[in-house]
Amino acid sequence: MPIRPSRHQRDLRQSLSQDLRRTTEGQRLARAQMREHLRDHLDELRTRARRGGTQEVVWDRLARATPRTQREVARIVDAAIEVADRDGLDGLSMRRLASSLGTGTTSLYRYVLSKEELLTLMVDAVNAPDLKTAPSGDWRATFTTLARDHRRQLLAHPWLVAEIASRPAIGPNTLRAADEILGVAIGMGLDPTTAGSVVATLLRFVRGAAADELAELDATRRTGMTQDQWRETIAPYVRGVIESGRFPSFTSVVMSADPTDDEQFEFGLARLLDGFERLTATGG
Amino acid sequence: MPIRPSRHQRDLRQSLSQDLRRTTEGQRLARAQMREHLRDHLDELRTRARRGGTQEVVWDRLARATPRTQREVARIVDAAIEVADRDGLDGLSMRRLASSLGTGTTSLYRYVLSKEELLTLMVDAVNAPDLKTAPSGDWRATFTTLARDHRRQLLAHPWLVAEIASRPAIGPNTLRAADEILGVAIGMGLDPTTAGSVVATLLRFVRGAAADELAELDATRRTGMTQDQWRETIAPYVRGVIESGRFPSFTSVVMSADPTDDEQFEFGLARLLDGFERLTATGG
DNA sequence: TCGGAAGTGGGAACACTGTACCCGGTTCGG
DNA sequence: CCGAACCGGGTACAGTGTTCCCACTTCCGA
Repeated sequence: MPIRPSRHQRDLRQSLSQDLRRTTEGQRLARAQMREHLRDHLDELRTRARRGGTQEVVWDRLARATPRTQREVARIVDAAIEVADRDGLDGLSMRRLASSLGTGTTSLYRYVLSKEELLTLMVDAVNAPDLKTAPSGDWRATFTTLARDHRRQLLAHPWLVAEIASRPAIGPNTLRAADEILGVAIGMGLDPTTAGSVVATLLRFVRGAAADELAELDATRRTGMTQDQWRETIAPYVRGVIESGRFPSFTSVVMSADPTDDEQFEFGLARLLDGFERLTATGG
Repeated sequence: MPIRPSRHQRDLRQSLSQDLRRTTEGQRLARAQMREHLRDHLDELRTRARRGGTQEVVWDRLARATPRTQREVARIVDAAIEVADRDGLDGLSMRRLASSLGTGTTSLYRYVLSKEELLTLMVDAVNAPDLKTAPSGDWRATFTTLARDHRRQLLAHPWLVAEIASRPAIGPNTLRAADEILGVAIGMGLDPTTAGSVVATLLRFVRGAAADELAELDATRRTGMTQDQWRETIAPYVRGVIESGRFPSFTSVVMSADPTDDEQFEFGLARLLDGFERLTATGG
C-alpha cells in the first residue's frame, strides 16, 4: 500500500499541477501507437526492462488493452492463483500453469510480460480486504472485522504473505481497499498523516501475524510431511532444549496454557486498538 | 519463534516426564551409530526425507557433528549470507556460493542436506535480536530498543523477512533471543501465557513493518532499476490514480506531509506499547 | 611401516526451470 | 479476396537443485 509512499512524494506533488493537462493527450497518443501492434509493444517492453530503463506500469498497459486481452489475462491470473493455492509457490511453474489451462506454455507470454509480472497481478487480485460487510460508525468494530477479514484472506492463500512482502502494493484492487480503510481512519478524526500511519500499523500487524501462523504449515508442505510427522520430528529437539535448563522463560511459556492462533491474534489486535484509542482520547 | 508452539504442546508436556530418562542413553547410542559413517547418515536422511518420513532436526545433527564439520558449516552459512546480502535471494545459487568459497558445487552437499536446510541455518544465524545493550528495569525502554534492533537487523538482510515468514523459527540463536525477550515480558508482571502473546505481537509488528519498508527496495533490485528510475516508472500511474478522483482518502493522505520510514515505525511501536501499558495498569 | 578403512572433494548427468526466437495458422478490414 | 495484424505454440538455451559416482587424502591399528 502506498500509505507510505516515501520521500519522493514531495516532488510528485510539485510536478502534478504542471503535468495535469498534458496527460490525457499523451495517453491518447500512446493508445494509438499501441493499437498499431500490441505484440511488438510487449517485446519492446521486455527488451527495455532488460536494459534497465524506465518501464510502464502493468496496470496502465492492461487498462489500455483490448477487452479480450483483459479477459484472457484475468483467466490466466485466476488459474495461477488456483495452482498456487493447491501446490504452493514452488509448484507454480509456467509449464504447469499452461497445462492446467490447456494451452501452450509460451502462449502465456503474449499476455504477461514475465512470471514476475504474473505474481504482481496475482497479489493484487487477491489482496483486497473487503469493507462492505463491516459495521460503520464504530471505528473499533470496523477495524476489528477488517483485520479479521484480511487475516482470513492471507491464510486462504498461503503464498500471499511472502509475495506481498517483496513488492510495493499499488494495484487497483489494493488501492481501492486502502482508500476505504483510510476513510475509516480519517473518520476517527485523525489528520491524514496520522491516519496513514494508523492504517499502515494495523496492516503490518495483521500480515506479521499471518506470516507466523503460516510458518509451521509451510514447513510441513515444503518437506512433504504431515503436520503430525513434523511435530514428531521436532519433539525430541524441543525436549532437549527444555531439559537443558538454559531457557527458563521460554520453558515457562511453553509449559503454560497455550492460546490458539485465534486467541493470540485477537489479543494482539485488541492491544493495538487500545493504543489507537488513546489517540482519539487525548488528541483532536 | 515457538512463542506460539501450537496445540500439540499439551501432548508434548505429557510425554515429557516419561521420556526424560531415556533420552540421554538414546543420544549416546545415536552418536555412536553416527560416528561410524557420517556420510551415509546424511544420505540416509536425504532418502528418508524424500520418502516423507520423520527426520532429525538440523541442530541436533550439527550438535553431534565433529568440530571440523561445525566450522565448515558455519563457513558455508556465513558465505551464503554474504552472497544473499549482496545479490539477493535469487542470486544465491549453490554454484555461485561454491565458487565464492572456492570449492566445488557438490562439495557443499556433504555439509548441508539441501538448500532448504541451508536457508534455515542462515535465518537462525542472523535472526537474533541482541538484548545486551538494552536498558534494564524499564520494560518500555527495553522493548523499544529491542524492536529497533530487530528492525535494523531485518533491514540489513533484505532476504531475511521473506524467509522468516515461511519457516518456524526454533533455532538455538532464535531461542536464546526469544528467552531473553520473554524474560522482560514476565518481568512486567504478566503471566507466562500473556507474556508470550505480548512478545509475539511485538515481533509481528516489527517484521510487518520491515517487510513494508523493504518492498519498494526489493522491487527495484528485482527489475534492476535504480530507485529513481523506478519512481519515474510509477509516477504517471500514481498521477492517473489521483486524477481519477475515485480515491479521495488515499489522495488526501498522499498529499499530506509524508512521514519517513523511521517516523512511521516509531509511531506504530509507540501505539503498540501504549496498548501493552494498559495490561499492567488494570491487570495484575 | 604399511594397508585398509573412513572421510573429503568434485565432475558428469538428470530433470526441471524461465523465457527468447521464430514460424504457421486465424481473423478481419479495405 | 488479399494483406496485415493478431494469436498460439514448438524448439532451444542457459541456468537451477540435486544424485551418482569416482579419485583422493588422512588416519589408525597391526
